[in-house]
Amino acid sequence: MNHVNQQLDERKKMILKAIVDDYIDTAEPVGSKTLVSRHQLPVSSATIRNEMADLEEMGYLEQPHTSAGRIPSDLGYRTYVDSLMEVEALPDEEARTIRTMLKENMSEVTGLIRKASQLLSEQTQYASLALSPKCCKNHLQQIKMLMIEPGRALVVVVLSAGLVKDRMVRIPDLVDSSQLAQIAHAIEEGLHGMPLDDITLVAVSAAGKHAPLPDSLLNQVLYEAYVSIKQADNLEVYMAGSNKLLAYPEFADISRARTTLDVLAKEGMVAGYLNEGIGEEPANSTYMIRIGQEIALSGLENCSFITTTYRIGDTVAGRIGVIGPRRMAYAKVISNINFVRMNLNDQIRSLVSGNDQMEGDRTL
Amino acid sequence: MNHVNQQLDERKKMILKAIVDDYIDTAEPVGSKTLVSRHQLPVSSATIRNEMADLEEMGYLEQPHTSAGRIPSDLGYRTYVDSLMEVEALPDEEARTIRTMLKENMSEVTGLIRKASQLLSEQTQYASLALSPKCCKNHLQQIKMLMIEPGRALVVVVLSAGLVKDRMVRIPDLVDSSQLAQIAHAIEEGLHGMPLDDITLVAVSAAGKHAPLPDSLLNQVLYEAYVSIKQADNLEVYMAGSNKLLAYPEFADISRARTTLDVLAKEGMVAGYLNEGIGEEPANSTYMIRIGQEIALSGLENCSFITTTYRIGDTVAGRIGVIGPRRMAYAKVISNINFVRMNLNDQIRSLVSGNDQMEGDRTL
DNA sequence: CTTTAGCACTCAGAACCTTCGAGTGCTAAA
DNA sequence: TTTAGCACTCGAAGGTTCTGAGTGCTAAAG
Repeated sequence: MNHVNQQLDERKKMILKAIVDDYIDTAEPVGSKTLVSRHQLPVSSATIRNEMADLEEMGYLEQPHTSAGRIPSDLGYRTYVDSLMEVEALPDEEARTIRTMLKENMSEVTGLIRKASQLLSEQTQYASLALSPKCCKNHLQQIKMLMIEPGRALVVVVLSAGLVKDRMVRIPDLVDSSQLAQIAHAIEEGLHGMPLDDITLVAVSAAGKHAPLPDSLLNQVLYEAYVSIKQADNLEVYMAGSNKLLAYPEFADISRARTTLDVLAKEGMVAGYLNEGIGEEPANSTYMIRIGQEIALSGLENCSFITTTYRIGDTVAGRIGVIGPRRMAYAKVISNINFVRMNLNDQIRSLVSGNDQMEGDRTL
Repeated sequence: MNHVNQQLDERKKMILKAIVDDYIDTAEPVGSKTLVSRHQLPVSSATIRNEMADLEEMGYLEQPHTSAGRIPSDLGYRTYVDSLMEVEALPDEEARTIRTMLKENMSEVTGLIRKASQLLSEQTQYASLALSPKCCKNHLQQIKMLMIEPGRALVVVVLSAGLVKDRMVRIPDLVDSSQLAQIAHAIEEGLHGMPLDDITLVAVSAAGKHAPLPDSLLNQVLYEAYVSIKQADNLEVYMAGSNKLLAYPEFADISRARTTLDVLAKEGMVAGYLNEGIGEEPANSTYMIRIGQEIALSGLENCSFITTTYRIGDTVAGRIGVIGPRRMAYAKVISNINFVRMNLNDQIRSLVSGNDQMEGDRTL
């Protein structure tokens, strides 16, 4: 316990790696004998036993009960992930699937992200999730209001990163379509380039004040415009494949499965949690990995997250990643996430600011 | 077995009802003694036993094993649902919740439906689902194309029922915003009022042909317009609360739970299944109830659906309903669904064609 | 000092048995 | 036709035993 921070010598590392690899594979506590035979280690099982006892004392391993093999602790996984595992390049097969699937769905950023998330879940067979793009430094770029029929209008808000959100609103029946356009234009004039966080109802009102309408009507329209602008920046979550988790033996116990799925169903909580970390660990690495207890969400103690960020333009816009059991195939997931991330960023780039890729295979 | 279609006398009906009620409540096979004591039946357990044996022979009950109580068969549930159960009005408390929750979210039809579905799941504690509005007799009412930035446009399609869908598309960089508006206008002129199913790429091209643009550019825009129109009619599914099913003892066995959730996760399948029945049973009743084997989707054998339709204008537009274990609290669910349906229809009506409800509590 | 063979010990899980009791069907009396 | 009574059934719960993969420790070998 008190030796926790001791360095691991090479052999201990090797053994720890073998244990984690094995456990990830089999989901069964691994014992000294099986370990030796399965990994052709150049020492006897007795030696392994001694080393295992050391590793346990140092906090890297745990024993479900006295006469069972060892399983990795959070610290064990952490060490494995930080310095032991071997991340290989994604097999061509899978790379191709991802690339083609992401190319198909080209029209819109959120659709792309949703698709990427689904892909991730299918490729890894864990649950996946993604946060909708939200750059806190988003500026308002355009706002249009389109009359659909008397009394209803569509408000289209375009943000600096090229994100487009829209929303149906009710407006007074008396407002006609050119008035509506004028109001939208006035707001756009007044607020263009303003950071979303700074936009208040007062600001919107001020910008739209001079439109040729009685105040009572005008105010309703302005209010709806304001709400639409604010909602354009809402955080959304896309989750996929959480049912896949039921396939893993760690969730064979229904009540455990249930608590996990129940937490995941509260998308807001997960979103909030992931969103907190969005600024963190900039240089370290592209991934954020949270293992077991490291996840500060009660109910996910025996899960792990691996997430990464995607970019729109040159700012981090959101997160996308995978949730699985603690005993996750970390290396495999990372190579998947990595590849998806790259492709996603490429696609977003070519979508948002891009003038490439207009080849004519859209013939019908 | 061969007496299946025999009539049930009053007493048998009473007993069957008691059994189903009890089983819905307790999830345990019900025996003659418990039944008598719990429901104060005016006969002895021996009589009940005889009747139960009859009911079993007639196919209304099943026996998990010889020395256990009886549970309802699909036919038993069916009879219960068709003529035995007592549907009570929704408790005020719940009615109020539903009413207020549905009022909150007023801006848009699909949002409303999604909300209604979530509500249904929360109120009943089963899974819920809804199909997006899709009237096969939808006509095209408007199409607008809004330039977002060079090379990107938002296509807004308005259908006859007041449904609005939009989609980001890529367009050639050279097209400018007034050209775009002209094209949209031309398409709208040409296709206004045309049933969606009849709209082909050729028709769109013909309508937009005379816009002042080189053909190669024009064709791309027209193609995107066409796709947008077609996608406006896509069937979508909103599902909520499927994790709630894990709470019921019928899903205590993980592998059963998994197959069920896996089927539900394939939203397309469920959607397709529900969509088939959308024209059926018009006069019978407002609900469609499918029990166990009646559901022609393998994997949902021990589930039941209860769905109803909602309307936009005066045509049936989609379905909304609940999925739970076969042993579902049918009466309770029905009163919930019924109430949600009414409120949903009201809200939709006031949203789509309405000029009411513009009270000023949007002050802030 | 490190490694390893050997050995006694541990303990969860499977397999088997017993008990218990809620349930049945049948028979005979009311 | 109903009901009391009774013998019978059989799953679930609880207890026992057995098994074997796993351990830690000791002492010999390198």
